[in-house]
Amino acid sequence: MSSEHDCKSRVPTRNINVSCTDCSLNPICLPVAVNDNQLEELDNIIKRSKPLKKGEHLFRASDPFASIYAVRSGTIKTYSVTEDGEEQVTGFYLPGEVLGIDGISTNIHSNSAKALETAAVCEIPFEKLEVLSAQIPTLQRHFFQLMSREIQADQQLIMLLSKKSAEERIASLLLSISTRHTKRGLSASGFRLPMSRNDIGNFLGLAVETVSRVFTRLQKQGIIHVDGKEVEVLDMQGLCHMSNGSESSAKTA
Amino acid sequence: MSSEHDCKSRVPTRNINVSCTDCSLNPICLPVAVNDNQLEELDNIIKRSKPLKKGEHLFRASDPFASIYAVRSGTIKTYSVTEDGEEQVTGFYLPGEVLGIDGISTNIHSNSAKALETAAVCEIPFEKLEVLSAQIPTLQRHFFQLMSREIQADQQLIMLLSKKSAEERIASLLLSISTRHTKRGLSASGFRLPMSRNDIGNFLGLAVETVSRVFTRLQKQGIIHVDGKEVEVLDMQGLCHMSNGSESSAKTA
DNA sequence: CGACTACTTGAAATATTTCAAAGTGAGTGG
DNA sequence: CCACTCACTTTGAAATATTTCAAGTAGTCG
Repeated sequence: MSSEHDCKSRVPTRNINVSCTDCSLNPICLPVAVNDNQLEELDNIIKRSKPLKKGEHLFRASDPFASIYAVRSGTIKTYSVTEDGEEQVTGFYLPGEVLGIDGISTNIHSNSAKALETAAVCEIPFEKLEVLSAQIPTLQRHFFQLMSREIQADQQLIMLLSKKSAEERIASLLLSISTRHTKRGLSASGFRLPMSRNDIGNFLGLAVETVSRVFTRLQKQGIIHVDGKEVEVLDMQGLCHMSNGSESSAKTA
Repeated sequence: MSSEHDCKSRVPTRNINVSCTDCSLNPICLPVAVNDNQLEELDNIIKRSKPLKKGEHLFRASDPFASIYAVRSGTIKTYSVTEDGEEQVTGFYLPGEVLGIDGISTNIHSNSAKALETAAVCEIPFEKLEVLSAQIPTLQRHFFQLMSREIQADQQLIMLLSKKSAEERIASLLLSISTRHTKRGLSASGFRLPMSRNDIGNFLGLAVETVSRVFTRLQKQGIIHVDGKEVEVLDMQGLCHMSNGSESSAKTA
């Protein structure tokens, strides 16, 4: 299963207990906010205990909030459950991304977080981080930034949900994933979707069937090639066009 | 224009330069986070210079980010503009609520903020607030909470946009406004919508016409009484029901 | 008062959903 | 190793909610 995706697993995260110093994700993760001495302090408060198996929860909505988490490998989805019991996927978190910031206000998580595949995370106890933040201005600021970025991501999603068509939504998601891959030094054009069609649909506010149909449509238009979860972007520009409402359909003006 | 709405303007905010101590909003605004001595410090960094006329901007997307703002009176809407020039309303801010947190990550506002009616705001320079936050742990925490609450508000909107029908959306908005009124000690059942149907539709991801139709439908069902921007909730329970997808239509099971 | 913008209402058009069914793939156990 | 099951995905056809287009009404401001 993993042998045929060698090209994707370039990131050397074999060792569970690597310190931030040695972690290949440090240029995009919390460490960017601190200098070498401070990194050690940060390192000291981080717990690296939790490798999750597919389907396991990192935390659940209504759990007390104690830590935030940085994804080291794998993918985590967050979701909440509506009053009437429906699930709403609120985000997908890839390596280097931080989740769990929800719940700071209430001290209780408002989302659940579940591993979509085997995943390793770094746990950062929030109280300790708060103390450290007060001491390290750059860290405080970085933390503010993290939250602010979360807000911006949410607002982009809001825009997407309220203004974009099914095609535009899917295109946007693909681009988002592509971009985030690039940040880790991975291919922008070829990647594996870690989530199911169902999760995609749920996240984007579309029925599963619609997701499926859009994928086939995009493929017929020669913009992407899909094989199950494996995606190859053939026409990046076309995809960009499509993602921000390029009139009706693929007029390469 | 303002004479016939006397019942709504119970909040004594006549004086532009009241300090936080005297502001009737202090139990729901930033001051909740600090003790009396600290309040003075907080007070000192707050600028109360800006009374905005209807239609005026508090800040615009791409403005450098320097301050956050607490609404003192009136209503502010925030919005951003998509790549293709369309406006997306991202929030409505009522008295006691804080806006402008967007832009912390980039140091540039990602939204514009515009007064929907004459509005007074308190400006809180962010750098000074940062310094003060580092000194006053409760303030730092409160600030985290503010951001986190913003995230939660966004996530609720996401849920709404991706799962709810037009009726449910409108019902949710009405309830949200009602709740926020209550926090200020105002009537839960009778209020004036400060925004246009257009803004409502834009915010909720609906066409103006749909908004209009839903209002009339809700009125025919006896759940609300609408007269222009004036809304009276006649059946609060029914409205709640409706807001979280009570099956098809108003089955008071 | 006239011009404008905001709001309402109706009818037709449309994108997406829902329902239904069949295809695919992975994992299990004999 | 094959067969079987279960979950996921794809595809088609009908149903539906919302949008779009169009027109009329009402309230507002100069």
